[in-house]
Formats: sequence, C-alpha cells, structure tokens
Amino acid sequence: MLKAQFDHTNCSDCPIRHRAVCAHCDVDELEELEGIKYYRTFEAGQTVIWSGDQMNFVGSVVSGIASLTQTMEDGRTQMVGLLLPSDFVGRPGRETAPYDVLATTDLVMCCFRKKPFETLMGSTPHIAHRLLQMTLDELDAAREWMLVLGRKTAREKIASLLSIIARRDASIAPKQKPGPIVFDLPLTREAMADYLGLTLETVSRQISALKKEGVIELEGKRHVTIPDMRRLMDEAGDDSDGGFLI
Amino acid sequence: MLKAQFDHTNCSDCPIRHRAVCAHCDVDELEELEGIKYYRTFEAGQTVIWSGDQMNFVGSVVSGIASLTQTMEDGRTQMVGLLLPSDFVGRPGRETAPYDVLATTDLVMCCFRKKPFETLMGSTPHIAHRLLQMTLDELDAAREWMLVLGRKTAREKIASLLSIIARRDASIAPKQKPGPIVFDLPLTREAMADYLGLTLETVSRQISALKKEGVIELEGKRHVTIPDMRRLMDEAGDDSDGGFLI
DNA sequence: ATGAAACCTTGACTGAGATCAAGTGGAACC
DNA sequence: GGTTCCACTTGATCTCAGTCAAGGTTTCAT
Repeated sequence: MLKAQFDHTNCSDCPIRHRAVCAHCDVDELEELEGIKYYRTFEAGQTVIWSGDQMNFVGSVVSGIASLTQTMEDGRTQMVGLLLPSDFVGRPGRETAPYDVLATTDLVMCCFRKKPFETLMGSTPHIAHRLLQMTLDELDAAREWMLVLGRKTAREKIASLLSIIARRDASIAPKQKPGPIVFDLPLTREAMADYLGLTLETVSRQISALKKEGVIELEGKRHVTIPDMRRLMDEAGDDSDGGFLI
Repeated sequence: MLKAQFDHTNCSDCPIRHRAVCAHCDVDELEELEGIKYYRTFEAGQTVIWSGDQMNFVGSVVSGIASLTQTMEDGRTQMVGLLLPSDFVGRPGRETAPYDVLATTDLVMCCFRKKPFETLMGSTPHIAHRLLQMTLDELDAAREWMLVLGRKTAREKIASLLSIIARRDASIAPKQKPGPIVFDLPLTREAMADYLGLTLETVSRQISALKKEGVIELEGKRHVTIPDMRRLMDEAGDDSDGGFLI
C-alpha cells in the first residue's frame, strides 16, 4: 500500500514550494505551472524511468527519495544521484533518459510535460535561473561525491553517507534541536553499497564497526542516532570545522 | 617559456567561439562581452585559483588544459574535473572557489569580471541558456565519472580515461580521419592517478600492460596511438556500441 | 660532461575490501 | 504455527591495488 504523504493539490500548500525549481516564481508564473502540472506516485522499488527511454516529462520530487543509477553490462551498478524532496528530475532539451530513475522509497512527484515546460522556461527567466542554480548545486554535490568514491576508505565512505543524510534531513525538518541527531536510513544496505562503490557486506561490516565503537547507535536496522555529529564528521575525513551550510 | 597558442584578440577569430559560453550570442551581445573580457595566461603547473579564495572572475578555457582538484587534510587528492578548451570556469552567484583550479598544461583563459558578467547574464538569455546547457553536460560527465570511480577496475579506469581524451581530442580537431587515433597525453602519470582514484604506480603498470598487449602503442611516455578504438572501448567496459557523440 | 630534478617503470610484499558461504531475525502469508 | 522471503550479519579466504623501495630516462642548469 502506498503511504507517501500527499495531501495538497495547489502550489501554495506545496511543502517544497520554496526550494524546488518553482521557488522564485511569482503568482502569475505559478498559475501557469499549475496548468501543466500533474502528480504521479510510485511505490518503493518501482522504476520511474529506464535509461534510454523517451523522457516526456520533467518534474520535482515532492516526498520520498529517488535515485539515479547507472548499470554496466555485467551488472555492476553505481548510484550517481540521490534525489530528495525538491530535487529536479529530467533535462530540458534532451530526448532520452541517461540513467535509470528508481523510487527508493514511496515517492510523489510533481510532473510537467516536457514540451510545455520547455516553452515556459523560455518565457520565464525565474524558472531557467532557478534551474541553473539547482544544476550548479548538483554539480558541486557530484564533485564532492567523486572525492568520496575515488579516495575515501570504506569506513570514511559510510561516515560520509551518514553525515550527508543527517545534514539534508536536518535542513528539511522543521526545526533542528540541539543534541543527538536521529533519523531513519532511507536506503537498504545494498543501495548504500551502490552509492558508495562498495559491496553490501562491506557496508554491513562498517556499520557494525561504527556501532560497536559508539560513533552511531542503531535501533533495528534502520533507525540511527548520532550522539556526536563532530565525531562522525571526523570519521568521514572531512574538515571537522565544516559548516552546517546547505 | 610560455608557448600556448594565443594569436587572436577579438571574438570573431576565437577558436572556441562556437562551443563556449558565448556560443549563442549574436553580434550585439558579443560586443558587450568584448567590453568586459581580458585574457590571462598561465604556465603548466601554476595555480589559477586556490580553493576558498575569492573568485572575482569567471571565464573560458581558450587553449590548454586546466583541472579542478580537491584535497583532504592528509594530502589525498582527487581531480573532479578536467577542463578542455571551451569549458567554463567559475560559478556566477558564488563568492569563493570550491576547488583548486590548476593549469595542467600551458593555459590561456578568456576571463570576465564576475560582477559585470552576472549583470550581463541577467539581461542576456542566450548566455544564461548556454551556461545551463554546459552545466547540464558537465553534470552528465561528472556522473559518468562516478561510475568509473566507484565500479571500474584499474585497467578499465585507464582505458576509460584514454578513450575520453581520444574522443574529446577528436571532437576538437578539425577533421577526424579514419584509421588509428593518435594524440599526446596532456597529463602526467600522477595527474592521471589523481583523476582515476589510483596511485601513480598502478597507472604506470596498467599502461605498460595495455601497451604489451597491443591495445595502445606508446612513443616516448606521452605519445599514444590507438590502433583499434573499439578494442579500447571494450577494455573500458563501456557498451561497445557507444556512439562517437560528443 | 656532470649533477640534479622530474617523471616514469618495475619488483616484492601487504592489506583493505571483494568474494563465497552460512546463518540470523523479522515480517508476511498460508 | 509453520513456511517463505527478504534484509542483514558474520566468518573464511582470496585478490587487486596500495605501499615501500630501487632503478631508469629525460631534461635542464651548472
């Protein structure tokens, strides 16, 4: 049963209104968008688009998590993007999807047919500008991830993933209280492995190790508590003074 | 001695005119750009910008190669971008540089002071649109590279790098004749290692192995001949039917 | 010529993470 | 209540790439 939250239909109630591609739009522009938008929901595990398929829509993640995944002929797979609420899917001006897009959790997307969206983009600098901003941010994130993939140890990779999830979670949650950080892992061990360029066994071992040493606490398999964020960041190998920005 | 080619001063003679951020500009727009542009040259090995520094210009690579590099406190470094002629450096709307930018070879850049460029971008959709396109392309390239870093073997990584250089070289060169592909490696073994997430010893060994097996031919350390591009692509683990596009 | 500094190659050994394999725990379904 | 399935854990072993070390080339300055 699909249980993704989805209880609004107009943009003014939209939970991602101020972070998505429509963030800078004024009332008139929003109205135009309202005209061409529609919602789609996906269950966890479903494929949103297959690599190589015709892309006839673009859109924003409203709730849930999607992933971009590349696969080699022999089955090796690498996740190349993790799309959280407000992230944009699709590329204006391109016909076919370059990656598989998968619903990692139950997922709600706000979709626009591609053609009208492209037209609207031409006439609405606010949208084009916001999309440029978001794309530049994603490029930064991809490059940060290249350092993780290319140079970090398994333990540092796990710690990096946990701190990214913790950080993005905190930036979406209404308020971040001081003290321990608590969240649910939205990914299976296998999905984490695919993101980190590891095997699921190594992921499991490293999580067990971090737990044994008290860097993280686990309740069940997925519910994580971070007693000391700085300690986790140290394990990730990041500059420990790294800000809480973004 | 600096020997980068640099023998034009106005945009109409510019070798990257039709591929750079100014590609879609009409005559009037070019004239405006002419007003705020200036050239800078760097010798191989020089740093263009340090990570964290104030960025008061943006610009395009005219000739030569620059690299974007991230470094961890303990000295591990990962190259996160390779900038070839026509590629854009800098991020409108951001104050400080997120990575080190290094001149890998002698380098000529066409620079614009950031403030005027940002203003111009606001009033010139052609520039903003082209920049969005280029950023999306770079994002694709970064994600393709994430697969290389996360899932490929050392041999596949080397083959991937060689085929990328071969491909981009071919797309810039005036004509691509059929038959063997020939080019000079613009990177030291160490720079290749930093790009590929390997050590320089492993790079050297894999190149020797590819040479011994006839996948590539070497004259000196840097001059490479690819007798059979398809064979190299196979070694890279890419879909062998992968087009020659871009 | 000689020395020094880059840049590159090759060899021997080591170790982190992959692979192979078995087993646990919990939820769903009959 | 038992079976099945899935996500996960843990152990034993293997292997690819890293590390340490030595030596080779080329270039450039003295």
